[in-house]
Amino acid sequence: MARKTGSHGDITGPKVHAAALRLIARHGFAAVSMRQIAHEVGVQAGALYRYTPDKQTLLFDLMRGHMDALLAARAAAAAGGVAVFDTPLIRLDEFVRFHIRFHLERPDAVFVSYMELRNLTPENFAALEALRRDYEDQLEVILQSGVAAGQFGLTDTKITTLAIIAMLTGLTTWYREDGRLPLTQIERIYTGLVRGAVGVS
Amino acid sequence: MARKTGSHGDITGPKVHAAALRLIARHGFAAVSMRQIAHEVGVQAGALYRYTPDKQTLLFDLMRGHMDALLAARAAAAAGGVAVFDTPLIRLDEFVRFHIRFHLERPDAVFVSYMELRNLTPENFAALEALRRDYEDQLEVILQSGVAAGQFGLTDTKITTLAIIAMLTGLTTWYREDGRLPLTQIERIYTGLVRGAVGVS
DNA sequence: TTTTCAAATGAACGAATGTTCAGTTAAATG
DNA sequence: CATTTAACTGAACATTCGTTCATTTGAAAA
Repeated sequence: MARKTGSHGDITGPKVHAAALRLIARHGFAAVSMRQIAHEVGVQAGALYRYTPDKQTLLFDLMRGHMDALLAARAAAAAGGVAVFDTPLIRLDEFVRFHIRFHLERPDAVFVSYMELRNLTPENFAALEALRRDYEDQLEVILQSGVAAGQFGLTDTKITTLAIIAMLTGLTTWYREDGRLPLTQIERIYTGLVRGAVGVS
Repeated sequence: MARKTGSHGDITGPKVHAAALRLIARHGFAAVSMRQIAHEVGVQAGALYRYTPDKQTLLFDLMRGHMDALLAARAAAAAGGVAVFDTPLIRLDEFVRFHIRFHLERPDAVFVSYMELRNLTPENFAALEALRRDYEDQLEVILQSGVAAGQFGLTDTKITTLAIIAMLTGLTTWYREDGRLPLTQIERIYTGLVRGAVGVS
């Protein structure tokens, strides 16, 4: 049902999220005021409270929205393309490409999700941690299957999982669309780095 | 009870830096007030302005102090232990261990230096970027020498440098002193991961 | 046309912000 | 001893903060 009064469909709610995401990524949660967000949307500050009960909830909704999208996209990719009976190496390569693509398409959401965890209440923080763990576990399962099949040579699947994800996500801090290398080549380089790190034989 | 004026040496200045570092790492620069920092030091807010001209400069001094310490420690390590005529692999291993040790010893400074870059003025940001580049270049030189010697098999030294540093620094987000593995073993795992990533043969 | 009601305004609230500064304190100096 | 001086206080400043709410607006429903 329409949020506004019918014919134009609701547009302001998503606008608030988009504006908040961009501003918070740029300046940080505590440094951005509700008035700045409202101004970016083209509305007065009081109007924001029709779309969020308070600033803290707005931040949490942004971060949970990002994690939900990540897990949903991952589930879709796993269901559509690569399947469980593919080799660990194929699934590993696919995970790397997926992670890079997904994160580079949403630099603001990635930034906010990694930097503003400390501004969440303990309950909100715990909720996001659980989602993040879900995602990490998907990579660790791939590593474990590779080790079990004798195709990967690594010492510790947990640490290797965290190290790989940190390596991949770090890409978002320096990648520029008009940079030296095209994205496809960057993906090739990173799959190579990850293959080496897991000791593919 | 005199804080300074000579005989006892000034102690409040360093205290301000330590308190600011801890609080900013915990809550973020914009979320921490000068009054909170002052309270942590045991002083009134106005007294802080004997040690910093303003809040922005205080942040910059913290971050530059961290980078200065990083480059100084690196220079000391390079001069003392490993030398230029060691093999690329030895120098690579040493760099990994150095990076891990240095960063794990200063979790607050690392956190602040990575998260608060956006709160700096353009000039201050540029100054820190230059120092960061200096450090990264030291790793890239090692990778280049390894490639030149035919001992490393990697596609792009620049990207590999950034990927390795991101992987190593990510350790600071989850490492706990009382965790599952002792630091020496974590170092072994990470040197293994890095060796694989650079395609050591 | 009249009625209805969600969306948005704009002013107001107390609290908190960074920063300044005249005055107080007490140790170092002569 | 008296004097000097750096450290610090505590109050004050102009803004800005998140949030509330009575009021206005304008399109959908009747």
